[in-house]
Amino acid sequence: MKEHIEQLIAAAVADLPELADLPDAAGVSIEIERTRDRAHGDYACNVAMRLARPLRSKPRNLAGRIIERIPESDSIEAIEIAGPGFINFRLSPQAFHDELIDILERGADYGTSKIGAGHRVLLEYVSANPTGPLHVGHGRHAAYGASMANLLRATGHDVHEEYYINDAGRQMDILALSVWLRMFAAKGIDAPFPSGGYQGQYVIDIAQDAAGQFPDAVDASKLVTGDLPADAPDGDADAYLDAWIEHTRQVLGEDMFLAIHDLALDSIIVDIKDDMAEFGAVPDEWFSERSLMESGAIERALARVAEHGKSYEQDGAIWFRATDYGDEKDRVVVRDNGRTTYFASDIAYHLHKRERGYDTLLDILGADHHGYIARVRGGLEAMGEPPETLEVELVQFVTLFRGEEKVQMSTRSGQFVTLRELRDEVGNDAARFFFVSRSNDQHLDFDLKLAKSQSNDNPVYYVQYAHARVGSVMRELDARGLTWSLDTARAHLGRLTEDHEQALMRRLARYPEMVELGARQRAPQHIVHYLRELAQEFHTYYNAHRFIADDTALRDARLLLINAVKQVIRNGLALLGVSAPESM
RNA sequence: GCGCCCGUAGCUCAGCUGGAUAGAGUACCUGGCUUCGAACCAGGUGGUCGGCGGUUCGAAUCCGUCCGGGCGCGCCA
Repeated sequence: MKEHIEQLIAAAVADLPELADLPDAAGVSIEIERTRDRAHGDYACNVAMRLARPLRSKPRNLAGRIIERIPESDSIEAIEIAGPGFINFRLSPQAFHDELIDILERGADYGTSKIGAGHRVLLEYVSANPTGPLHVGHGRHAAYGASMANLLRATGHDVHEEYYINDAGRQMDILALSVWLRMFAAKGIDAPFPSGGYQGQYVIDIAQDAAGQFPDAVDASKLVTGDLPADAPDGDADAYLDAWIEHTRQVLGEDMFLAIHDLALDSIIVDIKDDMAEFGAVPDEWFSERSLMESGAIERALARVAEHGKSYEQDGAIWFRATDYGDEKDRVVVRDNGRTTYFASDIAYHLHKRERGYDTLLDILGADHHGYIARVRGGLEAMGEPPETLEVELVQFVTLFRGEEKVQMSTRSGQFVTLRELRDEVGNDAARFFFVSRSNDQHLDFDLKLAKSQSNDNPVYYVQYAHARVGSVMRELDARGLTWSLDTARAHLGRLTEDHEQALMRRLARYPEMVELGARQRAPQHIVHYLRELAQEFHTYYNAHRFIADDTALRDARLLLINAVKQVIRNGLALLGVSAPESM
C-alpha cells in the first residue's frame, strides 16, 4: 500500500512542468508515512514541503498542483492538503477489506516480505563464556537475538544463527582448576580454593562427576605446592590463580588437565544448549574458538594482517596497528610467550565469517564490549575486508531487583540468578516478552519480586488474552450451533462501519510495516508495542460490541475481523517466541 | 582524562532515523459483569521531553556545550 502511494506521488511529481528546469530537485526522495491522527487520513506525504524551496513555490500551492496530477486509484478514497503542506491520503474501505482477506488467506505468512532477499546475515548472539550457567543478562541477549533472527527471516534475509564458544583461554583454565580442587571435597579431602575460582554449586556437581571419572587426579600429594604468591586480599588474586593453574598443569600433566577442562566444558555447554532451547533460542551453529586455533585460521588471519603491513613486533610480542583505525593504542595479537590473544581469535573468527560468504556480520554483544567494535572493524579492514560488514548491536545490562533491593551479581563468586531460575519463576513467555519490550540500548530493571508475585499482570497476558478471547468466541459460536466461513463472510465486509472496527482495520493493515521496521531497525520492541496497541483496540471493541449478532451478515463480517486480529497477534507473538494460546 | 550508551508523567518505558495538539503501562481517583471469558473496559489527575545555544517551513529526534547516570579504556575473555 505504501509503495502504491509512493508510485502515485512519483508519477504526479514527475509530471510537474517546473521540475524540468531543476533536475537536481528530482533528487528529493518521496517519503510516505503513517499519520498519527485519524483526522489526517491514513498516509501523509511531505514532498510538497521538501520541494517548495528548490521550486520557489509555496508548499500548499505546490501540494495542490501535485494532487491534480495524481492518477486515479481504487485504494484511495480522498486526497487533501493539510497543515503546512502535507498531502494526506485516505484509503478506501475496499483497501482495508482486501487487507483483511489477505490476512486470513496468507495466515502465518502474512506480514512477511522479501525486502531482505539475497542478503546473507550471520547473527551471533549470547556467546557467553562456558564457565557457568546462563544468567538473566544472557537471557536478554537470547531473547533479543532469537527475535531478531525471526524478524530478519520474516523479511526474507538468509540468516545463520551462531553461538561462539570461548573454549580456549584463561577463564576456562580457571574453571578447570576450580573443578579439580572441588574434586578433593568429593572424596572427603580438604583442599584450598583460590578467591578468584568459580564458586558455584555447578562446579561442585561437575567435580563430583569428574572425581568418579578421573580418580587418579584426586591425590593429596598433588596439592603440595612450592612457594605461591599471596591470594587476595593480601596479594593479587590473578597472580595466585595463574600460579595454581601452572602448578596443576604440571602435576596432572597436559592430558589430564585437558580431560578435566573438557569434561567441565561439555557439561556446561550441554546445560547452556538445553537452557536456550527451552527458551526458544536455537543457534544453527556452535562455533568453537579452539577450532580456529586447530584449523590454522588464526595464523591465516594474522598473516593477512601482516601482508597489509598492519602488524609489527615489539618487546617479543606481535602488535596490531589498531591506532591506524582510531583505537587509542595498538593491541597485542601474539604474546611474548607465543600464545595468541583473544583479540587474535576474534579477528580470525570474523574473517572466517566473511570467508563463509556472509554480507552482514551482525554481532549482539554486551554493552561492556563497546570498546571492542572499532578494533574488530579495524581488524577486518586490515585483512582487506569491508569494515562496514560488521554491525554490532549492544545490549545494555539487566539490573535485578528484589523489591527495592538491588541484587548484586558476579559469575565468579557464584552469586547470580540464572536464566533457568528466572524462567521457572515467570515462565518463558513472560520472560521473552519482557526482555524485548525495552530497546536493547536501554538499561533494563527487572524486579524479580514483582515478576514473581504479579506474573498475571505481565503485559504478555494482555496480548495473549486477546488471542484466547477470539478462540473463546469461536467456541461459543460452535456451541450455539452456528458456523462461519471466510468465503461467505467476505461479501459482507461493508457492514464494518463502527469506529472500533475502522480503528482495528487500520491497525491490522500496519502490521507488515511494523515487521519491516523491526527488522530494519533491529528493534523487536516495535512488535511488542504494536501488539499491545492491537490487543488494546480489540479489548475495547470486545466490550463495546457483540460479535455473535443475530444479523447473519453483520456477524460474518465481525467474525472475519476478529479472526484477522487473532491471526496477526499469533504472527506477532511468533516473531517474539511467545506462545499464542487458544484458551488460558 | 578519553571513548561509547543514556536522560521523556511520581515509577518503568515507547515515540516508526526531522512532522501536525508529546504517548503507553503502573500508581492514585470514579464508574461498568443476569448478556460471546472482568487476566477486560470507560473516564479523570499527572510533562519547562535534563539546562542553554544552533541548524529549518518544522526539533523529544540532528549539531555544539554544560549538568547528571551507566559502561569501557590489560600481553583477561
